[in-house]
Amino acid sequence: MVASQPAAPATRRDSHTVETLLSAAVEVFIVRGYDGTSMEDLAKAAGITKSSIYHHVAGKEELLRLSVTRALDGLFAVLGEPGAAEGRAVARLEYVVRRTCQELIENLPHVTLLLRVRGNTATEREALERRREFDHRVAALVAAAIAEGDLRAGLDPRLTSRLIFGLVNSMSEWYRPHAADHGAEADALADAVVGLLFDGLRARPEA
Amino acid sequence: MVASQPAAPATRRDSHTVETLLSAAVEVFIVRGYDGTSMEDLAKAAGITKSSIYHHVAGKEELLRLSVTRALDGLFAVLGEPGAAEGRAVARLEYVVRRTCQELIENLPHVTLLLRVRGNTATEREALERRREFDHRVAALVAAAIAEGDLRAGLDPRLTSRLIFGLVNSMSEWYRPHAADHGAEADALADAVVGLLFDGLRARPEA
DNA sequence: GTCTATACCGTGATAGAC
DNA sequence: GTCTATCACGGTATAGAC
Repeated sequence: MVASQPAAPATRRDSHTVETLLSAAVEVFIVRGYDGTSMEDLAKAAGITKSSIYHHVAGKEELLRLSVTRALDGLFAVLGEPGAAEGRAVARLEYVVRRTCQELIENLPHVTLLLRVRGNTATEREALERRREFDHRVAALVAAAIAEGDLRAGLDPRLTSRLIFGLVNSMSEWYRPHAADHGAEADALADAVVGLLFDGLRARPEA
Repeated sequence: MVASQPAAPATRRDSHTVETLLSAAVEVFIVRGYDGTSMEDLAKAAGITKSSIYHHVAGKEELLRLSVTRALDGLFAVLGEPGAAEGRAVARLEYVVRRTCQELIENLPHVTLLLRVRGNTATEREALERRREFDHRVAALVAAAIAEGDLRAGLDPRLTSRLIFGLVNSMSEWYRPHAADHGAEADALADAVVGLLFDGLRARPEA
């Protein structure tokens, strides 16, 4: 801890520039596809030359890795929140679904990219592995909620968690943020998703 | 109609070979991604050389076009079936959802490819346009079913049709055919999807 | 209908000046 | 930290023999 370094912390590359580069890259990846994006495309989007990119990151795949890691960290953080850990399983499941919707919207570019990953590189395979882990955690929640008698007895937990997140994740394919407060928008969408999943489309005679 | 041609009908290129090439290509597209697939990859998968492929099709994009057209034709055929055209709107909607699930499974490779298309070429944009048209037809069905009092009054038809097909289409991301009769498997999955969408996850006190 | 050979271009990545 | 210049490679596509 003795004074020895010049001025800037040299341990990490300039995080500001990496951040700028990353958000530009993610936008391009989403529009042109990861494979369809060239370093030239990324350079244009970031306003620097191809070569300069290599000063900040190791290459194209590192940008992908940074993005999907961010998305996954956000999703797993939801599982760690109190609402996902306490109470009846059905309430925890509803909480996770709602918060996942909000997280998808809040973090749309990174999550969109994550959901398009198919497993052709080491980075992509690790991302798929973490997605599977998330899915298993939710399947366990579904199983618990069935055991507690709050969800229909006939449901298959694994299939159900897949369908739940199939629906939730599909929002990334068409949702585009509208106004200043996309917090309120996110809440409304999450309500619609939770309502559809838990109560279904059909009008009920009672109620 | 006077005898003049040698032996083979020269008006269409050999459809058998095109068919073989197409199904090989679609498998590769799904694994490696369309952009990530080279003509070399396609040649290896089809067991011929790169150059020979150009004897059968104009290039990579024509193979994509053939595939997504097939998928879309299958989906639109469902809308033309009697079950989608007669009776209460809620029954027609349920019919379309069920048959679409079956169609997705029956025609899995082509539908999978269709669902991954993002609109970067003319072919892809035309496919997206036809998907939107399909979605609008279903949204109209949802609206009619609400008007007839069979679906919950609070639903937004456009959002609802998007969520319905988000769930249905997500099956292409994990479903892999198992046994000989994937007809029965398809029916069981379609039942699960229809049950979840129309009646929801929650156990009901009555019934 | 398939092949070999090749044209031509864009790719990811590096070297080294400033 | 950014640039210009360049590399080796793999991409789509074509020419022309068999």
